[in-house]
Amino acid sequence: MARPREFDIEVAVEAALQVFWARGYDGAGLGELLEVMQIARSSLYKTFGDKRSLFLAALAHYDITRVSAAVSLLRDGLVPDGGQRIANLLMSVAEVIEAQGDRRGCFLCNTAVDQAPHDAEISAQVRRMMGRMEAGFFSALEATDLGRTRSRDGKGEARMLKIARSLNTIYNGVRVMAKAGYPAAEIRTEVQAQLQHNGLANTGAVSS
Amino acid sequence: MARPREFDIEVAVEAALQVFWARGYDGAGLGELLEVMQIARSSLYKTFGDKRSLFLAALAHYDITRVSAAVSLLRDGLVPDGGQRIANLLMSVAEVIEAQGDRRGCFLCNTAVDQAPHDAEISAQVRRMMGRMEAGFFSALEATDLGRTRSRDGKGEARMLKIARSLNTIYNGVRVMAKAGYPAAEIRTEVQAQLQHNGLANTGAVSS
DNA sequence: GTTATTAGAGACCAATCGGTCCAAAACACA
DNA sequence: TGTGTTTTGGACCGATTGGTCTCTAATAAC
Repeated sequence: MARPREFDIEVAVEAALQVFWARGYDGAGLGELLEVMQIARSSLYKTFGDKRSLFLAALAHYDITRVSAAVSLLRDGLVPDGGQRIANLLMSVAEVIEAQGDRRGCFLCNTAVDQAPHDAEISAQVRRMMGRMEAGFFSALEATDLGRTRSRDGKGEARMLKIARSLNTIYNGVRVMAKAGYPAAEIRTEVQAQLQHNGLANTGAVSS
Repeated sequence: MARPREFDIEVAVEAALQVFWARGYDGAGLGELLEVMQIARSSLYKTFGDKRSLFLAALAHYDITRVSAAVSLLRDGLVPDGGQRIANLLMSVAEVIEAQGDRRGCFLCNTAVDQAPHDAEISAQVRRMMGRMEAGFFSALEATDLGRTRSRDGKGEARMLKIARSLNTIYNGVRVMAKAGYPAAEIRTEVQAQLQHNGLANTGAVSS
């Protein structure tokens, strides 16, 4: 029994995410946010509360869209080899730069670096999302020789957890390289080296 | 034949670095900067030009103090084993958190993530500094079995360069973990795993 | 159609932003 | 003791910051 909202919250949050992604929390001004979201100031505050809450919403949105997509990629049974799935994900970092010249990097990684230390709630959310990434890597590892061996003898889960975490560390490191401005070709080479070093090497990436 | 400057530029830049380090470029306001630097507004603008130039100065200062220190650590002949030097550096990430609860991370890595993509000059400086880190890792690798073998047969330089870069990637990844809020103990374990996986394992860290 | 309830447009707010300007102060040199 | 030069403190600037408020418009339930 009231006036209905004229905009789609999810669309608005996605738009806000784009701004936060490109400019960071402090760099994103209310003006630009409102313009991109196509929303009035009062609607934003009525719907989300304040800028920080909007950011939290954008981060959650990133989780259920982008992080989920990455995890799905790592679990994608259509690519039979888990190592290949991991290679695809890591190589996508270089591909995004080559194809779109996009150096915004990973919003999760960006947020970890510039907001997590100052905000407990953001920090908690970031860690949850990092955990989801690690779990994704773990899933992919299950579809490798290592994983198949483990499922036979039931041992080595701890070892695989460690490797999954290590892959996430490497993933974050590569994303930092991307933002630091390394050429895409060097990033590609570096990813190749890391994959090889982890016994996940393959001739090249197969984009999904 | 004029009035001498009342403050030490280096001391002031170091103070500014602390603020940028803790808050990032956008988060650091002129007010706080001036307060910590103990300088008048006009002195700042006369000496440095503007906020961005001050940031550049702080970044350069970080280079010649902190990055140089890290590189020195990696070249430190008093620690005979290069692997141990690398272990010490990586473990210091966890140690800083444990000892001081300091999660500001690495200013170079922070800057790469939140400023490099928006500013060509900062990006160039960041890449130069990343290169210095890689060179440091390379030096340490020379004091390992791998390096000694290479110096005998003169081959494998390309391979060592790759490993040096990979170590820097891992270093950056670990720094992201630190900012993401992983407990120091887990960071320590992760570093241990990465070292082991790279044949640089040792029982523990020896702080320098 | 009335009423209760909520959304939207936009005026408005104090505070802060980065940056400029100027007069007073402090020195070096003569 | 001037005199020329530069630093300094601080007033001042317009623009922008995140956030509030009010008034109107739209709707669902009755």
